[in-house]
Amino acid sequence: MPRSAPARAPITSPAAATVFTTVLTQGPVSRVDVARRTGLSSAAVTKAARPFIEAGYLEELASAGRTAPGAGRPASPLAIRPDREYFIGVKITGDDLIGVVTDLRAQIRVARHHALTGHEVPHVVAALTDLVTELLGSRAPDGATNFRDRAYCLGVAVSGDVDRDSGLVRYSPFLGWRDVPLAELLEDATGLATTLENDVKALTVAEQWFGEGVGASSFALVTVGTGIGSALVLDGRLVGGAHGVAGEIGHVPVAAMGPDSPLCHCGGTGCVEAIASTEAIVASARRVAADPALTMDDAVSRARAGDEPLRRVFATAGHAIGLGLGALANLFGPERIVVSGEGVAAYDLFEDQIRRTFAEQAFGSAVRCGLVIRPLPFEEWARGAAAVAVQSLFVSDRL
Amino acid sequence: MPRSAPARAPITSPAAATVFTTVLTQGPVSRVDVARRTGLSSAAVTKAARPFIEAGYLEELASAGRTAPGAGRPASPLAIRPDREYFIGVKITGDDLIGVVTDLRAQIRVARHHALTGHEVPHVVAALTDLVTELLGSRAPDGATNFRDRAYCLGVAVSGDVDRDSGLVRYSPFLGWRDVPLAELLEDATGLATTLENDVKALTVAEQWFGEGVGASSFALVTVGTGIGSALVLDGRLVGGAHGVAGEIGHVPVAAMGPDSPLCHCGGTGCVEAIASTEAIVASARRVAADPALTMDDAVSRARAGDEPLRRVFATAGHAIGLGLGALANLFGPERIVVSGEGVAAYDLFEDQIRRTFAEQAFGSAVRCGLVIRPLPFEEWARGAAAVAVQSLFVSDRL
DNA sequence: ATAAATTCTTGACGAAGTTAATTTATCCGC
DNA sequence: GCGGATAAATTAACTTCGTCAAGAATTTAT
Repeated sequence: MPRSAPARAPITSPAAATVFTTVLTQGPVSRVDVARRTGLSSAAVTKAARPFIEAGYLEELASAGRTAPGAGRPASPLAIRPDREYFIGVKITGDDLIGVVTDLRAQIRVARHHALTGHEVPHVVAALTDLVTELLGSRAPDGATNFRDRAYCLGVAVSGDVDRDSGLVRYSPFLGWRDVPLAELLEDATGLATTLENDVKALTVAEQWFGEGVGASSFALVTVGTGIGSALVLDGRLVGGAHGVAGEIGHVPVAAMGPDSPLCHCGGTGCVEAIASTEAIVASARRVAADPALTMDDAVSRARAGDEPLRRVFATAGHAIGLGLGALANLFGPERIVVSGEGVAAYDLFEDQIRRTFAEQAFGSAVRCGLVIRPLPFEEWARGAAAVAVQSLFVSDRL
Repeated sequence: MPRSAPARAPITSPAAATVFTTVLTQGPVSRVDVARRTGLSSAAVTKAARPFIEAGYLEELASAGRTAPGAGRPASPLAIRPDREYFIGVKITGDDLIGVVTDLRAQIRVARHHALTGHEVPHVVAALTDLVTELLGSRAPDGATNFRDRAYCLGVAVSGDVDRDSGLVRYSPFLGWRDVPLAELLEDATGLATTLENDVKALTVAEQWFGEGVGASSFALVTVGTGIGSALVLDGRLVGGAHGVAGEIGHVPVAAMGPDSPLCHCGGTGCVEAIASTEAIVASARRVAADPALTMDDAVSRARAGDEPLRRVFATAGHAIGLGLGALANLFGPERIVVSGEGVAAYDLFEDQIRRTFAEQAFGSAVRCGLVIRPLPFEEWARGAAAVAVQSLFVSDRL
């Protein structure tokens, strides 16, 4: 008789999923508390929690921190055992693969970069499989258990038009792909259950479950860099768009009324991206500095040094972003917006203007929308992919 | 023993609600078809449908129109009996009350206008109660049964910040109200179960169930007139906004980058409403015509007659609206957008430009978003209120 | 100690929907 | 006009999920 595979997370009913996600995302919580937060009866929580404890996914904490000063039986909070299962997340860009191993809480344990030397599908699949093998064979700095025995799920993030349900890359401009069944190919190559998602949406999932989005019924994540994108979560659900398009804040027209509106790749005019993308900023900076070889780094340091025309370039970009956020907040009314981006270096030049413009444009109580602005480390994209893999435990059926 | 009240719609389980709404919104459907569309088993449909038939809400049609040409037992489609229950809808504006009686399908049977002579809460409640009494006592042109015996629900639509769940008017600029528990007051005064909703959201509900929104998982409704507003339905749910603000397309900044951006009441700059509201159009028209007494009607007729500067005023407004729609479509990717408005008279001057701008600005497959542009009859607002009342059959518990 | 409070557990119960077999009603070929 | 094919509708047994209510466990307060 062959050795049986280790038990997987026993998600057998809606209640089981609810209880597990609550403990996963809201830290240690007593059963009664889970019941209160979810609306389930406490009996249901007890029943749903047991299999998770038996399978090693949850544990009972000896309620050390005594939160309840009154009488009564003390609570024994449920806590996740993050090392019970590991997840692989890979972000594919045009130039490289970034891979991570995370635990159940999507905390990164190991990270690896590989250069991507070609864009043909079989080549990418092979390179990604190599990366996965390397990640599975690696050991965490803390010398944790071998990942291989406890990793079953792979999450992959790609920019462009991606259909999570079918595991299809519909269109990826960076890779030059159309309708590639990537999830299936990777599943065959790696043996791992594979979930594919758009990169910004993946990042948003990570935020929703393990970041600023925890506890917010609705929020938006905006990424600023080469492109400007966003994704929205409403009522705990990622907004998909009827035709696959959603969250294209980069193509919200904020400057399309004047006679000298900038043109955008997308064919539109006055898009946020035509003003505030890295490329657009560099172009503007070169123009005002009358230096066609100026780089982003040059522009940043000269602006920091007080170069007024260059400072205005960044302020204009910040203004455009703030207007985009205003449009988002007025239309959608999220509880919170997280603005994150590669161009970490230049945040000090943006942030003020973004906040000021947003405050001016937010209508009525939309100003109460929390605005978090912060850098975006590179592995974060891969972490997003891993978070999607974690989430796939709950809704895994490919269509 | 007192005569028992007539049985109400027997909505006792999720399946019952699903079946009933399916038949209500998708016209006559056979049980198998309902099962296919909803994912329920056909046994469940049979069970859920029976009580509705017994209570007179649904009936079985003798499958006259033979849709299935093959063999087999012919389907006996389920159809709604629209006259089984009537609903009252009232829209409150600053100047008048518009009230309607509708059937279950939210078809208007009778409509009445009353002038509103004051804005004090008791006065409005009394006037509205009078209107309701008059509506209930009226008879439809076709001499239908007395409404009074079969009307139990009242829907009320008000512009401004309205909390449907608590039945509270948080803030109404036109009435000068703050935190008025209108639903409760009207329930006491009329004896009808009362649901309160923001006017644009109410209109959207009507559209979602009985108009263009049927069958679309997501869509938006935009109203153009004195103000410019919108509401979104995503996954069948009306987007509320974490802080009560959502759908404020009128305050999406589409012209806030240039030096001569128009100012808006809201404190922002370059809002759609600052360019395309009735007021803004009249102001622009007066400027270009150098005639401070010009009216909207004058402007429309002169533009129609070929006055180029005035035509450009309307085109500019249409452009601004198109940009707002572009922002909406790029952020949410709805399946359809309905643009509707009071300024019916001027549609021919807008429509082209709206469509052209939208087509330019919609990103990728967002262009596939259907755009319906059409006038908005006055009673439509009250019909929206009635539609909310119909919907309250399903989710009626006040918080 | 005894009582009160609070968490957690247990087993019976009930609601809701599914599966699978059955009945009903029509069309089709002969 | 009759038997068979075919599909819709119904029925009854069963499964699943979660609630309810009672009680066990474990603490503080009197």
